Amino acid sequence: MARRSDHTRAELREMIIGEGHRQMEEVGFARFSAREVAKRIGYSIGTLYNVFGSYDHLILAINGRTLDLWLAYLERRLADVKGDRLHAAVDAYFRFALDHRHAWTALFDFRLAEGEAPPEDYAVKLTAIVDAVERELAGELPPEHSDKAPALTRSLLATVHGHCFFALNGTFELLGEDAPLAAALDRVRDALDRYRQKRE
Amino acid sequence: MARRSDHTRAELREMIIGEGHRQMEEVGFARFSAREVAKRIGYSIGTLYNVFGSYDHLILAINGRTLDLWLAYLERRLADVKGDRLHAAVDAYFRFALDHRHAWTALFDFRLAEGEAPPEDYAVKLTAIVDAVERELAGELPPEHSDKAPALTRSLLATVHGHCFFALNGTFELLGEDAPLAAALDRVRDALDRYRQKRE
DNA sequence: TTTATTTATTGAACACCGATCAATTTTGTG
DNA sequence: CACAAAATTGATCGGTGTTCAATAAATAAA
Repeated sequence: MARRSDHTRAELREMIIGEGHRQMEEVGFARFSAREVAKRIGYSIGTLYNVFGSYDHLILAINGRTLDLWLAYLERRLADVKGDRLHAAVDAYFRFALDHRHAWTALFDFRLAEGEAPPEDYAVKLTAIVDAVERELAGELPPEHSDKAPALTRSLLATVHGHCFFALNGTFELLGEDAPLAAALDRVRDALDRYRQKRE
Repeated sequence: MARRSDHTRAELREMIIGEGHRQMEEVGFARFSAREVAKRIGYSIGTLYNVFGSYDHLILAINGRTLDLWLAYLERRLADVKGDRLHAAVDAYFRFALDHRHAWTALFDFRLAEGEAPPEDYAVKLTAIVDAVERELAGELPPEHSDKAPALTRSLLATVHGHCFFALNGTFELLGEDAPLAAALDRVRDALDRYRQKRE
């Protein structure tokens, strides 16, 4: 039986999120089980509820961890890119999703109760990712159009997301699309052309 | 107790799908229950399994119904549009999703077991929607580029999907995007510009 | 140290879920 | 009517999220 001196509250939280995230990566959102997480870290199911309050908050914490990893991955990939930065950014989006498909998919499988807003820290993590992409995009935009960066970032994130989602869920395979990343990158370039000198 | 002469097998299937779809619209994928469907149509849970074989096949049948309704809606909306057909198409995509958010979301919440392909008739329904969009898009493409229509259709469906998904799941609200439809339409136009005479 | 109080942890109990399948009922047939 | 075939049932199983009185452990007070 776990004694409370074995772990501080913060350590326990970390254990649960860590094992929860591992579980999520392994079995995916549909087969995820809070009981199983409790069993694996040697605590009872009741303790998980004491720490997180509800199943939904546990999932949010695990998804938050995924966002942390995603941001770290994006920044790492963008830090040491030599050539085409836009390609690198889209490629990083796709590659993270492919390498962590269950955890990545869980970000969008989970939905809050109608009308409820995500916790503050979750929103912060998501905004951090969007900001990283916006910085990247701003570099591709002529100075006179830099005010378009925020809206364009949101729109292009949605664009890339759509392609990535269809690539992972089988829709593209069903429709015979075999180069989703290239297609997404084309759409990003098309959008940027709107604000750049025309193709010659 | 329901007697089999009361309904043919096909009628029973129809009852289950109809009530199942109604349930899906009301409570969404996460709270959907096959038992509840059985109860509401006055049959036992066992009968549902005899008819559909598994929970997954029931969901596929219900999602197939959603695809039917979606296609019908798209065609109806495109049939009597006077002005901007592109706007009408994107608007129809968004509006159906908004008007049937639970059923529409369920299309993407459900995932087949790893490596399994969707049933033939489900693939056919999906292809029918894609084809309808492709016909629309082909009309916007210069004849010399009509060979690009299939790939461009897949890519723009993903693009619009991404925007619609973020609009429904709260991501856009979180990021301060208040005109997702307009953004999606911009991206569609940007992509078409690649194959048209440049803006003046 | 011993006692009292606060905090952490437990796990049985509850109400559900998808899934199974032997038993039953209903239907069709000879 | 009797019999075979088909349809329907629902108790049963193993699992889920959730609750919360009871217990154990840690801390504070005496």
